[in-house]
Amino acid sequence: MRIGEGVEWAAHCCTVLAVLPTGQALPAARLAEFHGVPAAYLAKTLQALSLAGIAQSLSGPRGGYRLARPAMQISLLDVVLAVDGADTAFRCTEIRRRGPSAVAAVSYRGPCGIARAMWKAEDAWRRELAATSISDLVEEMLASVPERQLARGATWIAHVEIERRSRS
Amino acid sequence: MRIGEGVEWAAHCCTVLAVLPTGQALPAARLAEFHGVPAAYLAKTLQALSLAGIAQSLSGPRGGYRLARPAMQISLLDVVLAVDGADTAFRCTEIRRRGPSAVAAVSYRGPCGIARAMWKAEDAWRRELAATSISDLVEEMLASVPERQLARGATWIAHVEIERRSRS
DNA sequence: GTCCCTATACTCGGATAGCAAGTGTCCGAGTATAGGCGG
DNA sequence: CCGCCTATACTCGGACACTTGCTATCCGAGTATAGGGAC
Repeated sequence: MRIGEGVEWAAHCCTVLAVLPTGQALPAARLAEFHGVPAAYLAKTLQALSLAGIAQSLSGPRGGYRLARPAMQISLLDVVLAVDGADTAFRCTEIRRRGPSAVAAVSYRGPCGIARAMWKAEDAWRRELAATSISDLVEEMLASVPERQLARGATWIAHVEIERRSRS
Repeated sequence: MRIGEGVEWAAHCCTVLAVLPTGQALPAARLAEFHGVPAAYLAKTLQALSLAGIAQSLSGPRGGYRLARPAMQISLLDVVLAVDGADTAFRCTEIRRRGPSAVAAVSYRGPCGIARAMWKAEDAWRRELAATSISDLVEEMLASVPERQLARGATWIAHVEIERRSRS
């Protein structure tokens, strides 16, 4: 089992978007540059956030991405489901219905015990993710990230905005 | 995110092995036939169970697989980790250390908040799986599976053993 | 009749192809902006 | 001086290759068994 890199990228992007000055948007290319990841592929991930209604995309100059709602109302689960897909990790293929002991399909009521146990565990996983919001992550980041890095990040973001304005 | 089919197969195989008469072993080919899955590939999965010490493999005629310890002492988590690997689903690539705001590596203490949140959720998932044993699954199966199917399965397994004995 | 030896056939185990999904990239459609023009 | 129009350049969005890991398969090594032969 493996969670794609896109989830990690999306989560980090959300924390960055959460600390942007109100109304400001950040283009996908800048987000990619900020995190040191391929811009072309990150675009795909951000697109998923946009489709899920987590982020908002603005076209044209001064456009980019910004959060669609307050960071406190965006859970980590929302991000994971948006990027990684909402399907369950475990997929029951109903192998109990195959082989020599199989009986008429109508006899099987509800999912088998193994599937239920696996899905129950996934529910616990989702509950835990749902309990963490982007604002929680931001708070944690502000408290634990080296001060020097916070300053660098803030400076860089401000610089991006300054360049965008000066170009006009 | 996706859990391989091998996990489902392995779990079902464990429940079958758990209800075998004491001392009896079932070859991989028969387990595959019983579940209607490719024998050659199931062998790979059973090998993983063997390596993890969950199942015991016996070579030669009358050989096959059997559980290495009582079903009550085998958790669903044991099976999942054995087949799917023990790595965490989420892998932190430390993208916070990349890009323009990165600082000296020594400044980063412990994993970032996002990784911690993801791993915390995985812990909840594992705890849930660890709370379910193979014997629980067997019990559930005996209670919920159509009686006709239980009878068919038992007959089939008995028939396999009879054929093996008669061949000598 | 009992013990030992050998040949057998059945088992697992690891090395080897095929395929699907995730990863990475590109170019075209759409839009807010900025400057120029007319009133 | 103000408002409108047009050209521009920047943005996102979806369509297109590539690589990794899962799926599927095969053949060889090892072993308990069963039968035959010797004692």
